[in-house]
Amino acid sequence: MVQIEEPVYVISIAARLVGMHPQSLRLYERIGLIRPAREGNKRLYSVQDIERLRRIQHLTQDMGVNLAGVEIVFDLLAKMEAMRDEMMEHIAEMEAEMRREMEKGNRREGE
Amino acid sequence: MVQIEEPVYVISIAARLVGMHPQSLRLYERIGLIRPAREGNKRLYSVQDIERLRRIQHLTQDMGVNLAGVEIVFDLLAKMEAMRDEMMEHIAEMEAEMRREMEKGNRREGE
DNA sequence: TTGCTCCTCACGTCACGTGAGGTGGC
DNA sequence: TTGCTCCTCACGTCACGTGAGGTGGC
Repeated sequence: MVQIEEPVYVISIAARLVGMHPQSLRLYERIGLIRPAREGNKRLYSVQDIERLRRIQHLTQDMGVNLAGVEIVFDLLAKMEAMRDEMMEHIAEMEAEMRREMEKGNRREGE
Repeated sequence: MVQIEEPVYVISIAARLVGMHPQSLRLYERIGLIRPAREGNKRLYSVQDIERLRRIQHLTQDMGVNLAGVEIVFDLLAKMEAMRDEMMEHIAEMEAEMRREMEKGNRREGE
């Protein structure tokens, strides 16, 4: 079996990738905005972590949102996604039921 | 016809109702967070405006969100509501179609 | 006149970014 | 040793709340 390893980045590389100060990354972790993996005591940032950092950066630097706001915005976006998934599931169920109903009709027509 | 008038409040009353400084209310208007009606040059706050002020207050004072964050959060909440409405409408349509399909089946059964 | 409204300006505080300084393990 | 990591502390800047000061119309 071939293992494809996702890349991980230590703090200096992660910070350079997103154009942030390493101390900012530590600050974001301290207040719970991001939770990089650890190898011993060293932080390891995944590709998803980098993506999350970029979204933090967009909200703070481009939109002027503070860190408390970023947290709330992330929560709301997660809720929206959950809502969308739930709705989609509901719709898929209804469509399945509809198909069964129509097939029932078709069978009767064939009798 | 009886006209029921919604109450409106001048800035000092509105500020006292929500426990804010009148200058804060003017600041929120300046950056576009709230848009009270005007009578001449005077601001008139509706019940909905008061409610919006309370939501601003909750986000800023209790949650620590800054004003840029409040704006984004309001946008997201509006989007969520729109999404919910759209989905509900979609589901209602599907349910109507389902009822038609089932009635068709029932009519055939009766033949 | 009193008490409100409007406005602008200025100051204090706090959040947050970031640099310094000192530590420890590849 | 060099260059990274970790941490804490401190400082500068900016957002925002709020007070002062001066205006105008019921």
